[in-house]
Amino acid sequence: MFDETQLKILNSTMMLIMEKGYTATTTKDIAKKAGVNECTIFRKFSGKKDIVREAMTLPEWNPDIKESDFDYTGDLFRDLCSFAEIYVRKVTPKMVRVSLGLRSPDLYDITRDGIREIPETFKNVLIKYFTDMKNQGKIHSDDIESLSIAFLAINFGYVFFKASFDDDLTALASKEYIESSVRHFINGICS
Amino acid sequence: MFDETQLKILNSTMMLIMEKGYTATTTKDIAKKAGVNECTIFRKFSGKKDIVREAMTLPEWNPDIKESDFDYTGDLFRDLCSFAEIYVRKVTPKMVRVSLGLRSPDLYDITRDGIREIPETFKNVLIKYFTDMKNQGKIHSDDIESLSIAFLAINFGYVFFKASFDDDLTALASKEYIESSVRHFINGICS
DNA sequence: TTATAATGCAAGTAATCACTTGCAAGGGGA
DNA sequence: TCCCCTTGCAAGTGATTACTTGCATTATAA
Repeated sequence: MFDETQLKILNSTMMLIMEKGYTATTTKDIAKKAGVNECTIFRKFSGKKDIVREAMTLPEWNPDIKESDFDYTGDLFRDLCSFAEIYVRKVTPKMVRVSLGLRSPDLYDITRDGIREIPETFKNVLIKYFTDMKNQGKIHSDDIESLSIAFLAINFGYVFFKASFDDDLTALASKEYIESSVRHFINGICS
Repeated sequence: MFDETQLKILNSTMMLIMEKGYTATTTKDIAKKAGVNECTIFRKFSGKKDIVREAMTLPEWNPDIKESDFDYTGDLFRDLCSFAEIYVRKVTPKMVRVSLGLRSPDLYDITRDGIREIPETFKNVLIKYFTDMKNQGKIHSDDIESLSIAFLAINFGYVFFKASFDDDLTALASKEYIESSVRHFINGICS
């Protein structure tokens, strides 16, 4: 699919976008980081936007979450921990930083759908799961939508905070956070 | 403090940053939006970065959250709903979009502290509150830190999703979301 | 050995960037 | 009337942008 030179350009581009955003990333920066001449970039790709378009097809720059990645047993604690672990394993602080760096007006028509797809997929998984659990009588809630968004937010927020502030806002490790937040999510804070 | 011309420049700058980010916002854009000549910008401010520095002191571009804004009664549901309402009233999608637009490498030394201050303050409020409630025996949790980060994430995530995807990810109104998420947060999903 | 493809290198493009300068127009206060 | 202050306007600065071109160099494969 891509030769070695192309891969160096693709990865360098995304690393720079992760660090300083698409607009602030210049083709000269990319060439330097990739260790190639600047004109090589334009021999390999049709333009700066094209590099991003191609890079987003690579698994290392695309969380590529599918509903089928999430299966469950019916044990609430076990399932939600598993969901959260899969989520934070795919949606890493690196991925969040990249997706923030891709928020450029002249790029958004390319990236918007791919960015929204990730929370959307996870939300759909949660909606189906909570609906199933409710039908089984394992949870009692009249608002599956709020429940799903809240659980999504619990996990996304954690990753976002790590991506933005490293350990400055919280030093909690993901394993501890997931177990604790899932336990509270299931049992509430009173019991 | 600022004359009318300066305010037009400040507000136009932040609106553009909200829409397309700091790097992609040019002084020509700012001048056009503010309805002033481009050179007037540099007569009023010492540079592009200076506009942002000054704008961040304006209340309409700074959530300006203080711990003293949050007081409580001891009623868990009432207090947490109140906290969340204050949070989403101050941290609007507009504010989130601005703070994302300010993530530019050559600007981050100016903006970083101000951006982190907001979740930090809210977290500190929650830490103190949950600690107090635990001492009063109203909640039973061995992990106040996780609890606070999770509640912060529940509210931040909701606003972030609205800022990023409008109503496409969820059409839930903030009032409904807050009441539902707080109720689940307190009681868990089983009861 | 020879042909071919990939790449480096140097120099270039026109456009745009943040920012500056000199001068004229206008309005408000004395 | 006179003066000062603000602003617009037009033209400009040098730097940087994405992107191009022509030619030399290298490695590989026939």
